[in-house]
Amino acid sequence: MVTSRHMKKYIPSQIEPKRQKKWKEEKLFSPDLDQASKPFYNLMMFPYPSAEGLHVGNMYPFTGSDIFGRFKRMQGWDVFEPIGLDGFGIHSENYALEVNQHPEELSKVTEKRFYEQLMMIGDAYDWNRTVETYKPEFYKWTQWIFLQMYKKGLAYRKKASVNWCPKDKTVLADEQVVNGLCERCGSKVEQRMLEQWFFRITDYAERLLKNLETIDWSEKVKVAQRNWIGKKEGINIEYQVEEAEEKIVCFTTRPDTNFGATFVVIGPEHPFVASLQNSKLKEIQDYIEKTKNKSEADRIAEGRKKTGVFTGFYAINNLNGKKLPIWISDFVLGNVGTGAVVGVPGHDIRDFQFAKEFGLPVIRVVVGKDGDTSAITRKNQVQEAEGKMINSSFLDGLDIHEATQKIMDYLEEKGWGKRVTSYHLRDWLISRQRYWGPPIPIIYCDKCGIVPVPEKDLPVELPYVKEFRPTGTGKSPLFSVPDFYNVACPKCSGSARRETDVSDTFLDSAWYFLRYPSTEFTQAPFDEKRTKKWLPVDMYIGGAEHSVLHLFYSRFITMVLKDLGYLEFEEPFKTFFAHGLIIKDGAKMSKSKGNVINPDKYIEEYGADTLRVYLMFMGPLSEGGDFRDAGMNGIYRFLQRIWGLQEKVTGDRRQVTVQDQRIMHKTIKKVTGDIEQLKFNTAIASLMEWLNHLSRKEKMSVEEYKILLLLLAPFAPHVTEELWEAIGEKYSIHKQSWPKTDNKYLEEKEFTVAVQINGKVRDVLLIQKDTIDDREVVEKMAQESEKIQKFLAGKSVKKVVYIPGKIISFVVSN
RNA sequence: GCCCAGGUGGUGGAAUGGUAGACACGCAGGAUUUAGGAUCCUGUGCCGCAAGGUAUGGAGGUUCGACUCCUCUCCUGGGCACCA
Repeated sequence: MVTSRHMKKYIPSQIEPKRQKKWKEEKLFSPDLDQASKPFYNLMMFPYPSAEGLHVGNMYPFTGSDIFGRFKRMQGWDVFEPIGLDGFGIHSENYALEVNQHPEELSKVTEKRFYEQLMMIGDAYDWNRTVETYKPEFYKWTQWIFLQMYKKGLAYRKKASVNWCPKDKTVLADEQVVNGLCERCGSKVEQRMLEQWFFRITDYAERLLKNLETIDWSEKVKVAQRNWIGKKEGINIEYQVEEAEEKIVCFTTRPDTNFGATFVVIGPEHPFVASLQNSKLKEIQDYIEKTKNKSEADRIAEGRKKTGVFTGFYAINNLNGKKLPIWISDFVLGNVGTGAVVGVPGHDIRDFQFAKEFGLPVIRVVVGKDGDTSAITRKNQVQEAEGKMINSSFLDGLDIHEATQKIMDYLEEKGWGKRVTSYHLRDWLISRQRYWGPPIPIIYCDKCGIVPVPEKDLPVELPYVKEFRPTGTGKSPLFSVPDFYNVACPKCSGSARRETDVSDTFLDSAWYFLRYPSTEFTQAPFDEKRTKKWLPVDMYIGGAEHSVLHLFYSRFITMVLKDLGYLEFEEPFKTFFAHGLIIKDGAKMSKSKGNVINPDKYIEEYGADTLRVYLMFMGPLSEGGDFRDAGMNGIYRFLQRIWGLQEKVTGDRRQVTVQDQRIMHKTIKKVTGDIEQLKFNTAIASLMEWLNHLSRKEKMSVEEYKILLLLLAPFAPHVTEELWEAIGEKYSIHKQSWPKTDNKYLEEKEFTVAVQINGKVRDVLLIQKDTIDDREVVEKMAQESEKIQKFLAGKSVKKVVYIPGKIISFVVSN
């Protein structure tokens, strides 16, 4: 009899390590990747192991992802839940610099530490197949991907003005520059002219944009990606320069306002500037000189006060023959559009400010909702987004959107303009002048030029270099390692030089999920069969901060691999769920802010189960929250009460009433639904409610206790396993089927119906199921209630609304 | 400036347009214990002895009924940005 066994005290430290060890030894969470019949790839973004270990902020999403995976497993899926470390790259290297250790040695320490901690929190990882991006068996294939990109013509070298972080001493991709600052260290990013490797991600702009409609991702992330791609439909309009050969081409999305154009502005980089020869030359040169000393960030940061200089030339507006003075101003950027803007001060704030600054005329060509047709003299009169055309010849009276199409047709017909689509997205700058990354597999030969390293020679191993510090010269530390860079040309065998830059960390993480199911294969980055079975990823959980970094790059690389015939899908993550952040004292946890919470001490004090449930009970996984340990005791108490419930368990089935059944099945339904939506907080709350109900009973059935344990198992895997065994059930609870709801128990026999008078609840009626649809009876019952009579006295009932089983509402007046 | 999320007790947070504040923390009172930062019970939005009133950032609106839908507005967090 289950009631007679000796009951120990609940001491997590005596349960958890023991259970973790057993799970790992038995490979309980390592599915047979070839035989699995219902594969489910449950993935969590792998961590940067750069800090001293996992903090509570990291642990939060890992736990959430694990709960989901455990739930799916119990629902009968063959869940594959792998883990690895994104340990190559600048973050790990910076940490190594900080603690003054070599990154390679450090990686061994952090690897051990991270995996130990991930074990301690009880996540159900497949420990047989971890991926570490800094191991040659992994980065061999990162280099292989680079080679595929090169072969496809998607990797190219170009000298360009690039983002340079003076502190990290390397170039950065546009995606890694946030408000003009380095994403990693916060230093002000400078512009440098350097020859660098790029990936032609812009070729995929349209597909990256369009596919967003087909994937189940949060709208927030999709919007961020859409904005980053920044597609714009517009037209390039040609303006002949008066008394000169040149034409100036201006890109605009608002050709409808072109009758209101009063000037043209070109950026200091514009080719027309170089050709200028006239009396204004000195003034122009002075201005150009001044802007040259400013970085792009400075030009933006310096505020909105417009500066500029008149060239002395005029452009002709073909539409009306008007002469538009050509100005030079640094608010026009060389790399945006055509580097030249047609100024319509009536309908663009920036143009208006420029016109005000230099006394240029303003013409109104759009009337907005306010109906104001007067001359535009104030900023708030500038009508940008909507309205109808005036003072615009054949466009008059049209809505601006209609007018835009009409004038585009007209301009194209006349040969004065050409429709174009522009994107904000720029090519992915992939090379880094750092040490700790995969060397770019390229060789430069004087005779043969750029020669890719033959695939059979991969990996190009990163040599152990004592002096791994970034140099700041624009060259990687590998540039001073002749043993590394002196090689024979693979083509002509003559002497040649290796590329000494390494690739961006984000290239590692752009494909790691393809590697997990295929870690034992040495002949290919990912096995065809395995990939077909397991990919794309079914559920991906991670931070929204990677919206335009990792998530974007992964989509790009996947598309390219599909085009090359290596994959059969082009979107890597079917579902992406962005978790919230656990913050501390209002700030994201980070070592530099000194607000990192280490989970170890809580695990020691309360156990991993308590910490897991506590974190999940804080709120929905999508929201995160401010970490306080105030309520931790309450969760510990909750688990302890579950432990103590063993005493009440009896084999006597008569202990279960219909009411008990109803509560149980309601709980199963609620918990199941909530986990599906990753609303773990309310799932836990309903388990607590059920526990409160069970605690009030003298005795409970084994059946009830079993289901309680099963529902709790994903959240508190250790204690439930222990209790499952204690009541004599078959090991392991984590391999059991998820409880099912029986609808016949969900039917209510009685309903509480609230009685409202003028919208205010005045009484509550208990109505039996068989009378619930009888409106007259319910109304009569309500009228008979003393409380209600009090409120109805002396008033007349105007209307009665009855919603069966919910509410009866009287509308009364005096 | 534009685009997203949000704003509910002392706290974390619950609520298919239908009894606002589930669940938990905290707090108060009680029981039990040699003792407890243990356990159990009761209470707990605010005002009020009560009846009742009042309450989901603010102002309107739709509705028998609004945390929920609509309009305006304020605040917080995030993304984009002299992008033409």
